Amino acid sequence: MKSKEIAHRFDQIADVLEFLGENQFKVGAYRKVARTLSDLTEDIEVISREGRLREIPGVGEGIAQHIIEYLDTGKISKYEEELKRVPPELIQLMNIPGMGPKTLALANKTLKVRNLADLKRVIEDGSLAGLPGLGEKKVENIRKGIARFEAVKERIPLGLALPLVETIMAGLKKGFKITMISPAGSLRRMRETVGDIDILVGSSQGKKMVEVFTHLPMVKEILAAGETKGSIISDEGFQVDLRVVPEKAFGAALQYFTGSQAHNVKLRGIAQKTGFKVNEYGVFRGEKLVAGKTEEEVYESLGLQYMPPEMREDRGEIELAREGKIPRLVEVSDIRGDLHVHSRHSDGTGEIEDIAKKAKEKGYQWIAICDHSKSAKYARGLPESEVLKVIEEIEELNGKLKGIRVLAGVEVDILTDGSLDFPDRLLKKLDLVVGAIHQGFKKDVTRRMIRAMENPYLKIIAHPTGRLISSREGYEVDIDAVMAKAAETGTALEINAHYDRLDLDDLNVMKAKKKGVKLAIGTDAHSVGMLEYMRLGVAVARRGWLGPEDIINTWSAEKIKGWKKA
DNA sequence: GCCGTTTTCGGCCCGACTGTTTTCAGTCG
Ligand SMILES: Nc1nc2c(ncn2[C@H]2C[C@H](O)[C@@H](COP(=O)(O)OP(=O)(O)OP(=O)(O)O)O2)c(=O)[nH]1
Ligand SMILES: [Mg+2]
Ligand SMILES: [Mg+2]
Ligand SMILES: [Zn+2]
Repeated sequence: MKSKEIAHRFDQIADVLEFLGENQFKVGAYRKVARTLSDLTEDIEVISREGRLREIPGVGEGIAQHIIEYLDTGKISKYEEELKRVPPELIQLMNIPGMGPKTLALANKTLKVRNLADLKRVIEDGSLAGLPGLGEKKVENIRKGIARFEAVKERIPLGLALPLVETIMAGLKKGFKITMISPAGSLRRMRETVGDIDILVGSSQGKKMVEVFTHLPMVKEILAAGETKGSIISDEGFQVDLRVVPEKAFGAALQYFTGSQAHNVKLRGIAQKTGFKVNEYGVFRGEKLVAGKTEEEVYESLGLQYMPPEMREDRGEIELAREGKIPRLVEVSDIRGDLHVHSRHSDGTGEIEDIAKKAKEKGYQWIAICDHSKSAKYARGLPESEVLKVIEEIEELNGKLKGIRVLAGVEVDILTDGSLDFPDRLLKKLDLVVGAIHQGFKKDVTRRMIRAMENPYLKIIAHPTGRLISSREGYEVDIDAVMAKAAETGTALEINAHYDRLDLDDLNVMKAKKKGVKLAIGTDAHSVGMLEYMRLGVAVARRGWLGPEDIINTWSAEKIKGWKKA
């Protein structure tokens, strides 16, 4: 994870250079390489050792040297002086909406603004408004920006943003007749969290559309309201951006507004080199419009294969599209069952029968009930005798229910010594054994997981990193070693689909696939309604470029019961 | 600072909104 550290360092350098008025493209070069490094699925130290740093896009002579130096000493000497001279309290003021590098540099130079308190002072005493290029309104805008900056709003988990966007789109449709509308941005790309909610509308009535938008009941603050776009802050504190373009440009605009930014920049760069211009209104050759109605058209006009939004992160997808090698990604309709569901027998709320009926309704062929094991006291884990009763209940249900097969499983605790919470003689009676760490997050996690995977009955490791998006870093675990053992033993690693877990995440999924590890999506549902999180798990899989063959949820019930047997 | 199916030098995505501007800079998406 050294690459994340280096990425952070380069981002800091970019900020400082920008503040100091350095060349924009140099600043951009540092930002670009920072993003690439944080998306890396290979160990940067290995890449460096093997002399392959320059193969990373955006890494040239200078940056390669910086990386080598950082890996060696933890410093980048060339910028030590600048980083000291421009302290973080000053740089962080650029995160205030409306406050960019130019304004900050000016305030710093002429008014000696060095931190937030200084900035507030020059706002109050009127001196900021007196600066060239500034005025009452701009300063008022910055004042509001500070309020939002201090509210430190977190990014919204995707699972919560998806229902929100539906509500907002319904509100827009109620206020105005709309035929073309779509979520866009990181939400459409199904990133695990979203910074704001982006919505695109195709309409010739941009101004009116924006009007309707900025007058929705949820609007707390209007950030901008123009002819083609509007931006608001909702009563719950999140930002919503609306973009409106003519219907005939909907495809080009959807491509633009879906991003990612890095994907767009790369796409437009390629277009430019081949004599085209791409913007949100279309693909142009000179003055001539050559594409724009659909996204497919946009990509194809540039000689690129269409790709799903989940892939558009500039992680090599454009190169694949050029070669026509975009893979067929797994889809919700490929999923035959859910591999991790709790019932009321442990800490869930649903009856197994109701869960099974819902699973059938969702078009599944089977569903695995995996309640907690005896040591998981906080989660009402079951003693052995109770597990036997659940197995019987499931047998009976399977005799009764048509069109759905319930698998008797367990989510067995991996104990602090790496042994499992149930003996093999019980595990062998079950259709599916999922192992998970619920205690001792810093205690020898890697070795415990490895020992657990050596048990032939254990088929899946649940939430392998243990991170919680809202609140927790995760286990102290060498995930590469876990993946290696998973590949060796044929154990699957879970994509836990709960919106606050999504664990493994997209990059780890990508890495796991490269190492030959199978993935297993489990919703970890604790109620019937939570079975719907499957959509999020599939999204993570798609963002990890997985096909149906990489996911064991596409297997038959018989195969799920039978693999990795002793 | 990086990079090369037009270049080893001269480019680097492209546009909307706002405010202070008299023609555009700054910020953001
Ligand atoms: N061409 C181009 N498109 C951009 C740029 N910045 C943003 N976009 C497009 C792509 C983004 O996905 C889309 C929405 O912008 P956002 O700032 O909301 O980013 P995004 O939704 O991707 O991530 P987020 O989760 O909101 O931080 O607008 C840019 O600098 N150039
Ligand atoms: Mg966004
Ligand atoms: Mg946005
Ligand atoms: Zn669970």
